[in-house]
Amino acid sequence: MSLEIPEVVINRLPVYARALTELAQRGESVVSSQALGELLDVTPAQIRKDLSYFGRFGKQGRGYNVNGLLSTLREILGIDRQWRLCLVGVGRLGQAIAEYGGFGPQGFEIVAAFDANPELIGQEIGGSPVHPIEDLERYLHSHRVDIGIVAVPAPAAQSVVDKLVAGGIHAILNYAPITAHVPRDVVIRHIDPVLAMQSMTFYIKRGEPGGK
Amino acid sequence: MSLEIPEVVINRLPVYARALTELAQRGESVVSSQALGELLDVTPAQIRKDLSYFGRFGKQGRGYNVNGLLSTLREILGIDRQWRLCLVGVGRLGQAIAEYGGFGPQGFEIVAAFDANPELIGQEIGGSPVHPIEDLERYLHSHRVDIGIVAVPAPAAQSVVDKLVAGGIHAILNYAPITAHVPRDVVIRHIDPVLAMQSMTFYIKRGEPGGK
DNA sequence: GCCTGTGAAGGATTTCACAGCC
DNA sequence: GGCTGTGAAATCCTTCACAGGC
Repeated sequence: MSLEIPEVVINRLPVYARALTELAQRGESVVSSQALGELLDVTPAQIRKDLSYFGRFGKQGRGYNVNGLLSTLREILGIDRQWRLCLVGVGRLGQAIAEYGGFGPQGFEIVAAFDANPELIGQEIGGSPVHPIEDLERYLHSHRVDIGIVAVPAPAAQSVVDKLVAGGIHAILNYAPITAHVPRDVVIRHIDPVLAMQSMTFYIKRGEPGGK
Repeated sequence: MSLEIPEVVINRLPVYARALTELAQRGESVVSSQALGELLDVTPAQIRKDLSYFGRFGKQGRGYNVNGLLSTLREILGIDRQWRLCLVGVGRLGQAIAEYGGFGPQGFEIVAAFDANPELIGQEIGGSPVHPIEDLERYLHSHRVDIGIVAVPAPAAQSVVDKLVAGGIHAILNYAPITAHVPRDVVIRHIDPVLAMQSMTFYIKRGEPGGK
């Protein structure tokens, strides 16, 4: 009944969880797929179908219990626990990531940072010490780290990804502007504002010469 | 023949363009869909099909001319020109965005910044002056701005989006952790590393209790 | 009466496979 | 022989529509 849940579905669950968190804070105790859908610009049927991959969480005639569904989703996603991250690359981008306050409250803690620049070694960045990149693989073998963040320049990125994989990491958040290759048992997500903008320009370009 | 190109296709084109830029720099002059596909972890058929929405750019038996295809894609996407951005929110995140060096070389220039904090008004951030948020809509009506970047805290984000839309903006890059609502003729893209991590944890969680 | 859960239908996207050309 | 462009097939994903429970 459950084997092979589409990845698109998994990607939507955190969005549902975020909205439920908001509703819970507002003190709402019940929400229908209709109401949640309006909040998120998603059809009610899609929400119900997505949830149905995991079980039956609603009550006919009422909707879903906000807190109940929220903790179920948190458990399904695994965001009900603490996750340990390491950050590779402590240049401008890496520093911004280390100092970004949004990870901690969601259970994502940066426990170590790495860089190739000798001048940065030993410094504290966002509360964690910067180690030389040469120590990365050894560190990963002797400490628990769940997710790697790649924030190095493009030319170095694939080799950093390879080191993370060699160190046993199975999840990578990549900020470098490359398509990195990973084995099939490693998940990778790319954060790239430039690509996002480059796809938007296609749509706004119309405005100019002829079209709509 | 061309009306209604799937959005997934549009989202892949910038990735192709990035790879072609890389190939061009390496001095490659021709590339097959096979070779490009290996570089990008995409099937050759998908690349050919995607490109076929726009025309016939390849040569049988040879492949695609790297520079030719690159400039075609740049033109299709509209990334062959300069785009003017405004940044709303100049807190830590906003400052990191303003100082991020990756936009300029790709033709995206931040021309103005806005914030609600009076202490920041008048300062220069990443080379552009910070204006009071109250001036946003007026500014948009009197200056050309193509894309708005939202980097304010979640509770303020929807109202900023509304102001951008009211000011005539048709493309928004949103860094705030909310699902923002926009009219159908406005494109919006979300950058949210937390959501990206929260979908990865689903897959690595398996490792722990029982399954693979 | 309202709303879920879900088969079945419909639509969208990807992949196949091959004719045609270099 | 190698590779594109593309209909057709296959797969994947979304939406419909309704039985069933509250």
